Parts: sequence; C-alpha cells; structure tokens
Amino acid sequence: MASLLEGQARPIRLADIAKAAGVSHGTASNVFSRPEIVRAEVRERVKAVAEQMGYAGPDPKGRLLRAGKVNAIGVATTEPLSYFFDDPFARVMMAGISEACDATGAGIALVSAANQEKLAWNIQSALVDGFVLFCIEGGSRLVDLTRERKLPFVALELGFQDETVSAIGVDNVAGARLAARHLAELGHRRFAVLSLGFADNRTGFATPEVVRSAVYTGTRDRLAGYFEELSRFGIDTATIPVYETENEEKSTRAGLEAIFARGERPTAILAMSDRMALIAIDWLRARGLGVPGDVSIVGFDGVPDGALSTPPLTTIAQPITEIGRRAARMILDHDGAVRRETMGVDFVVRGSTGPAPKA
Amino acid sequence: MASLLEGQARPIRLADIAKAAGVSHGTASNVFSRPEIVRAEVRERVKAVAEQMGYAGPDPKGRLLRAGKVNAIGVATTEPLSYFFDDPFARVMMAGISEACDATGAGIALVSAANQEKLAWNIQSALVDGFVLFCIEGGSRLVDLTRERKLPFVALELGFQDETVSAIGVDNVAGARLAARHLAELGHRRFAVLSLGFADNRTGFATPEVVRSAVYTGTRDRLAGYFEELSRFGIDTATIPVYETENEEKSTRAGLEAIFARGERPTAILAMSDRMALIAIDWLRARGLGVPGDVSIVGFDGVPDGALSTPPLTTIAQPITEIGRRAARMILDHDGAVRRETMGVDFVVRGSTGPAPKA
DNA sequence: AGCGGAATTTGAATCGATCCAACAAAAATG
DNA sequence: CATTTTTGTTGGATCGATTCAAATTCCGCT
Repeated sequence: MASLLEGQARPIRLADIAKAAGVSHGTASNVFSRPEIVRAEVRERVKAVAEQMGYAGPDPKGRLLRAGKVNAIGVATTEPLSYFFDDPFARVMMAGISEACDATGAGIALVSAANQEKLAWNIQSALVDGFVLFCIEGGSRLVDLTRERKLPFVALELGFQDETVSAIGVDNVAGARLAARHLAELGHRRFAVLSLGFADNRTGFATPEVVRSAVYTGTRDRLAGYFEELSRFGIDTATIPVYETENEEKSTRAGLEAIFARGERPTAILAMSDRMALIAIDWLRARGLGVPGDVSIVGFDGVPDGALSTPPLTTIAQPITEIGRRAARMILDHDGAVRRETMGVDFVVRGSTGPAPKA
Repeated sequence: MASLLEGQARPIRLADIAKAAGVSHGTASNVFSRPEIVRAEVRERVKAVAEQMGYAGPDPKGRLLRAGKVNAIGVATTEPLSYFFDDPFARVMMAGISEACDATGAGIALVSAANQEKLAWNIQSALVDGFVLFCIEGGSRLVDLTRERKLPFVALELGFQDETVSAIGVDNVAGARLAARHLAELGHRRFAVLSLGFADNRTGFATPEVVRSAVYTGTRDRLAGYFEELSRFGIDTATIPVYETENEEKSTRAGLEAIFARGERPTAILAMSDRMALIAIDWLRARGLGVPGDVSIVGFDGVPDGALSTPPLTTIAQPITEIGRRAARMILDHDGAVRRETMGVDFVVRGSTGPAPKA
C-alpha cells in the first residue's frame, strides 16, 4: 500500500532520515547544523542515509519559523517589479542596497505588484526582516501598509512629514536653490518647472492650492527652493508654469507640449528629476531647439545616464548609492530607533546649461 | 514580574489574541484568512482585540510552513548582488522575469554572495519555490548547489551539456555564423575574437586545447560558429587570436592590448558579448582607431546600450526579455518536466561594421 | 417542546525544523 | 576502583500559523 503512494513523492523530512538512521531528530538536526558536535561515525551514517533517501537538506521553511530571522530585506514600491531594473535612479539605489546586503550576506526580496490588492497582500506576506520603501507615487499608502507589518522600515526619497517613520532623504530645498541660482546667474529670466507629483495620480499644471496641500513634501520643498532663490533675483515666480508629471515619458512630453504651447516660452527648465530632464533634452532637440543654446535644463538626482547624454546634463546630484547603503544598513542593524537622515547634494555642472539667449 | 518582562516586547501571536478575545485559535485564524465564514460580531470583536493589542497580522513565517509555497522565485548568480542592476544583459533579463512574476503576483528573491561559502548557504536557505540561474562564471558550481535543493530550476545563458537540467539558451552557432559572415562579406580577412570564458577563472589567449575541453559549451559553440563560417570564406582560423576575458572592463582592455600588440592587426573584432564590444569601441577610439573605419566590431546579446553607443553596435540580438519571461514561467508553472529550449537570434546591423579598409 | 439542517466554533493535528535540559556513556582524574 | 569531567544523544517543547473533522449553537417549523 505504502508503495502505491510512493509516487506522491511527499518530500523527505529530517524526521524521516532520523528514523531511518536510527537516531533522534535532535541528532539528525545536529548533523546538518552543527556537524562538529556529533560523533564522526554517526554523522557519516546519517549523511549516507540522507543522501541515499534523496534528502534535500533542512528545509528553510522549517528552520525559519524557529530562527525568526529571514536574513533578507524587502525593497518595495508601488511600481511594477521591472521598475527596479529599468529606472536609472532605482538602479543606482539598488546598487547601494546590494552593497550593504552583500557585506552582511543578506538577501534582497523585491516586493511590488500590478494592483493595489496584490500589493497589500505581497507586503503582508513578504518574508523579510524589514523594508526599504521607494516612496514614489502611492508612497503614503505604501507606508501605511508596511507599518502594519510592525517590522523595521525606512522610507526613501520623498520626505514624509510623519516624523514617526524612519526616512532618508536629501536637502531638497538646498538642492533646488542651487539649481535655480545657477540658471538665474546665467541670465535666465523665463522659467518652467517639470515637477514630480504633489500628490498621487496628479498630472498637469499645478495650482498654488495643489502645492499648498502637497502630500509629497519633497516635491513641495524642491519647488520652494526654486522659487525662493528665483525671487531673490527679482523673478516673479507666480508666472512660472509648474507641470506635474508622473516622471515618465508620456506625461513629461505632454508637459513640455503644454509649457511650450504657452505664450512666453521659457529659456530655462528646472526639472525635478534627471529622467524628466533627459526626456526634455530629447524633446527639445527633436523640435530643433538647441540645448543649451535656446533652452537650458537642470535636472535633479544625478543618475549616471545624465553624464552620457548629449549634451551631458547639469544636475543636482544626490548621493544615491550612499542613501541605498544607509537604508539597507538601517534595516540590517536595526536598533528600534526612528532615524531621519538628510543627506547633502552635489551640484554638477555639465553641458545642458548655458547663458540665456539674447532676447 | 510579568510586567518587568513586558519591555521585551515578545511579538503578539495569533494565539494571544485568540485567548484575549475568548475564541479558539481556529476562529482567530479564520478572522484573518477567511473572514466571511466567521460571524460578524465575533469577527469584529477579534479584530478589535487584535488592533488594540497591536497584532501585526498573521506572521508569514508561520503561515509559510503550513502553506508550503513561498510564492517567490529566486534568481541566483555567482556575481555580487549589484550585478542584477549594473549589467545591461542581466537587467533586460530581469525585466522579462519581472513581467512574468508581476503577472502572477509572485515575488523575486535575489540570491548571491560575495564568497563561495556564503553563496552555498544562501542557496540552501533561500525562501523560494524555485530558481532561475544566471550561469556565467562559476555556473556549474551554481547548478550543483541548486540541484541539492531539489526545487525546480532553470539554467540561463551558457548551455550545459548536462541534459538533465532545464535550460533556456540561444542558438549560439547560428548567431555566431551570422556575425562572421557579415564581416567576411564586408571583405574583412584579419579577425580577432573577444571571447567569454571556456572554463572558470580563465583569461588570456585561448589555446585549441582550452577550447576543446570547454566547460561552457555556449562559448565553445559561438567560437565554432565564427570559425565554421570564416573557413567557408577561405580564412585560416588557426591564426585568429581568441582572447578570453571575464566580460568586464579590465580583462577586456587587457585583451585588446594583447591583440593589438601582435604583428598583424585585425580589421574586424568578433565579440561574444555586447559589453566587450562596447568596451572595445571605447578602447579603439581612445587610440585613434576609427570604428568602423579602421576596425569593425560585432557584438553578441543585443542589449539596449548597444543602440546608444557611438557608433551604434552591430550585434547578434538574443530575445533576452522573452528568455527571462519563459524562465520565470517555467518555475512558476513547473510541472516536473525537464525542458530545454533554444531560442533564435536576430542579426541587427548598426553602425559599428563597415567595409574592410583597403590595405 | 422537539427536530432537522445550516451556520459557527472548537481543538487537536500538522507543517519542518531547532533548542535545550536531562541523561548516558566514555574518558580522565584522584 | 570510585569520582569527576567530558562528550554525545535523546526527546519534549517551541516557533506561528492553518486545516478539518467533530461538536456546538442557532433558527425556523411543526
């Protein structure tokens, strides 16, 4: 009868080989996890039996429950999984996270989902010791979902006002001011802003109310930085078009269309991400507008691609890799404390900015 | 006394809230996993207690043991974790894998390690339902390690002779022939090959013996393809230098140095990866050699970067994304069968190849 | 009040290991 | 030879959930 069922191939458990080898399960366990404490003869016998029965070694599923620690950190976003491999910013960040994980031998679990329900489920059921959250679109929801798990987590990028969550970000105001000052000093007076979202699922020109009620304070801070600095040069910021995109191809191009369809064309574009800046360069050149001849552009982020474009992108560089490293380490050697770190930015002048064209 | 220990914050278990709510753990469990079958009143009470006690929801660690399925696939390589985000080939592949995983809601666990022992441990303890293996350097060891787990797995890229393991690869011979023919037809007669490894940890000019005893049959096949086709044009393949690199910056440049230090300089380079091809373009131009004016180059892989280089790279394009998708699906809907798939390649002519220079 | 059947709830069994106190056997010591 | 030590082994408890057959409760109806 048993032989009839053998085809079912119920996987062999440690207990099975213990019985077959005539030792207790305790000893069998030791053979695999602490071989040095079991007598050589017994050890070999058990190993032989295991081998012969086709035992796959202690199942991590069982071990995990006992051990408690997964030894992996989850990296979550509301974007599809491919975001981690496509998006330049994410990639550099992941490189930093990878480094920290490699150093301690921890693994990385990528968590995401096509839709919201699945995302919730995937976060709830992720086998990880903590999370690093990419808080782009839908970031607040992501934070709420993650908080439920009661595991350590760090929010990345766009700051949350919520001081109770650990976060690592950059000094958005300072960075934005640097960008704006640079352009103003080059003589530019007509600006446009390619903005990240102030709240989820927004796109189009941002009104002052939208800005005021921003969910993403990072976006708000960058804009504030731009405006503060431009004001110092006597520029009326109220007339500057601010177009919210979803930080991808389509909405960014739409934004450029909208901006350049207006009467006064800008001679300088402040983009809140390198991605948008790069798309803008492409868009402008395709329309025969010279960069920086006709229009200057400053990005934000400092992704490697920015150095390779034609012209290479002037940008506000975040220490992306370092942020990733720190975020991972925060989870890896978590001590229960809430930490909020603000990193400095670097201003990188490359070829996408030049003197304002003579009217 | 108990109050003294409360600071220890032993996490709350389902059993705790069951007790507190005065229901059995069975019911408590149902409240979370199948809420519809428990009476509304009870359900709310239990939920309230859970909320109030700060219960994080059913712990996936516990659930996992019972459920058996992790709902995640492991992607493993012998390279450091950052390989997944740095290497263009890996990135495109991961995009394909991501797609398949997104479609079914599965997660991705990245498995790797700085050193061999840790790699073994990480493979043994990865919480996954199966593996996709990037079989670059150290691929055979990776396969051996993985086989131990007795979980489904697929080997990617370099083929293994071992017919007992599932694998997806491309028709290396056909691809290589395409590349060689193209160059031969353009009139090239002096060739050099930038080769992937024939076995682990090799670098330098490859002797016929090395080729004959190749561990990586993919590398061998590509070379065979090149040589077969060139022979048809009456070219003496015995004089063609074949330099094994580690498919990265340093050894590739060393290879180029070595190749161009020889008497007869090649007018055409057959690179077994786009990565090497791209490095070669850079190296040649830095030395004032025109591509394709003085030297033509054909890559292999078809990574997106190849389209962006100056000049854009002529290459043999693998259906990388599709390979990734299929690999992931093979694991996701594994049926116990061993599958070996060979995909076709596309020949993409771009700007890095041109007529052989007039002697 | 009594009955049948549906709706809920219970609690033991299970998933696959590790840990550890207690015990046994062997080796070292006096 | 008796007594410690040392070295190995045992088996029960535990990690945190889910499952399912059996028990119970509920409800409408005669």
